[in-house]
Amino acid sequence: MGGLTNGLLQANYNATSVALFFCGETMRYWLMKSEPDDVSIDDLASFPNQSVAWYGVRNYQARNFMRDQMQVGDGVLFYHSNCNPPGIAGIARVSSTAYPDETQFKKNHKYFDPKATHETPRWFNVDVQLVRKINLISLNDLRSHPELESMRVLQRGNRLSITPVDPAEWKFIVEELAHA
DNA sequence: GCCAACGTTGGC
DNA sequence: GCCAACGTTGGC
Repeated sequence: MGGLTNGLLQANYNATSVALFFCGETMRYWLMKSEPDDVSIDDLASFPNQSVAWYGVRNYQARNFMRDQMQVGDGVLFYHSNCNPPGIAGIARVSSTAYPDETQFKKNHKYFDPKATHETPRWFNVDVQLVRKINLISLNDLRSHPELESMRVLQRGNRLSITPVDPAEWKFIVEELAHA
């Protein structure tokens, strides 16, 4: 069946890949930490559109990932941090490009930044939308897989709240470890 | 609540 | 632009 069809599909796929490559729109993957006391996976599931503005990032590296690299549709590993047990609690997606984080302008808000103005905002966020909740993949689980040993979140001293995830790591986690 | 690791601030 | 002091993160 279908050497020709397969060939055409292959050609089509390659053309698409090339087009995406030259548009710089290759899909990326991210791990994003949230403290469940602040926003948990169940909170996310309860929000309108099951989506949330990822406000409160006050680290330049993490900000730059959102502002400069994230595209709608990017894959997100929703990670519960500063809790017991920590780990990946769900699969999500980037559902907006970056826009100014409103909390930076709100006096008395925890995340108010006196140096930020509407003309020159300092902090940005994207929207993140739930794809599906999964059984928690604990930090200990993640550490037990050699395939994941180079993940940023597993490195000693890691504190960055948003880190890129390798496509191979994403594939392994989503296909082998993530169960509904 | 401890504390190692790391990022930011600000005086010089 | 150095770097000590300070603040924050986040697993444990």
